[in-house]
Amino acid sequence: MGFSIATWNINSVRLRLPLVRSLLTDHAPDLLCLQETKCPNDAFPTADLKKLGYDHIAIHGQKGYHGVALISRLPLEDVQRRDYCEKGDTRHISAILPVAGRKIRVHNFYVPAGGDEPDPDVNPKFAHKLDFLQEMKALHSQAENAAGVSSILVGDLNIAPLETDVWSHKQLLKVVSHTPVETDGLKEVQAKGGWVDLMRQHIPEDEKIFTWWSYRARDWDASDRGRRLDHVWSSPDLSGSLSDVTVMREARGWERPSDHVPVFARFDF
DNA sequence: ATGGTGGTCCTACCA
Repeated sequence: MGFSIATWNINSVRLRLPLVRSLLTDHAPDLLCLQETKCPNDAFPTADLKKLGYDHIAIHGQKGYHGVALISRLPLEDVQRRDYCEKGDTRHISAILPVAGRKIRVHNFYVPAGGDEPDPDVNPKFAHKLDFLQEMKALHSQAENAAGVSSILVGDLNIAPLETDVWSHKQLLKVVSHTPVETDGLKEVQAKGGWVDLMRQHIPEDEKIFTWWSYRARDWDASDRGRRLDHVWSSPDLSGSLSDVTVMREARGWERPSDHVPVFARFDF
């Protein structure tokens, strides 16, 4: 029995509904986790996605900004939407999926980008990002193990933690997403929660991985100044069943693309 | 060194 999951910052689900459709049709993950849907709940294209066989949809959206969604072929149980930092932002949703006789809670996150200035004293957006990370440290991958529930955490975490997660470690050390306070913070979230970085379990640390390329580059592909901002983590009990991780780089070259590409992970039980 | 592009939704804000 297998299970496949995809995570994708879509940067407007309504504008890019055709891309979401073709991803689901051509690659058919069991679960697609979207971030930055930028869509109020009453305007989410639920009916369109159900037509493709994704009967179980849980959304947490707001007008204009943020927004996360779970689009699933498998039932979604005990859906939770947590208000990190109590700002009313729609940045988290989770649910339990019955997978091959197991139970897996999937958390889908959109971590604040943090603005331009990496100083929490002068930039409230950066302070918010650090506060958000602090709150994430309380999330344990084995929190529901006693109830027989494993965990997966995916999403746009807006941090590239390793030197090989950016095109130039030295040039990005003072750039938000790769500053030491952020990369250390994310590693601490990972360590305290007992999370396994599945992308790095599958792809060696000396190999560069990017999931995001700025819209502002003249030629994103040629300059290749990317960052790994999107992540797939799991509780330790699932990591041995990981069979594949794929970063869909070609999606950045699609017409009217998101600046992030989908990341797929597959488990075989 | 600076500004480059793209999204939402009406004008500026966010990434």
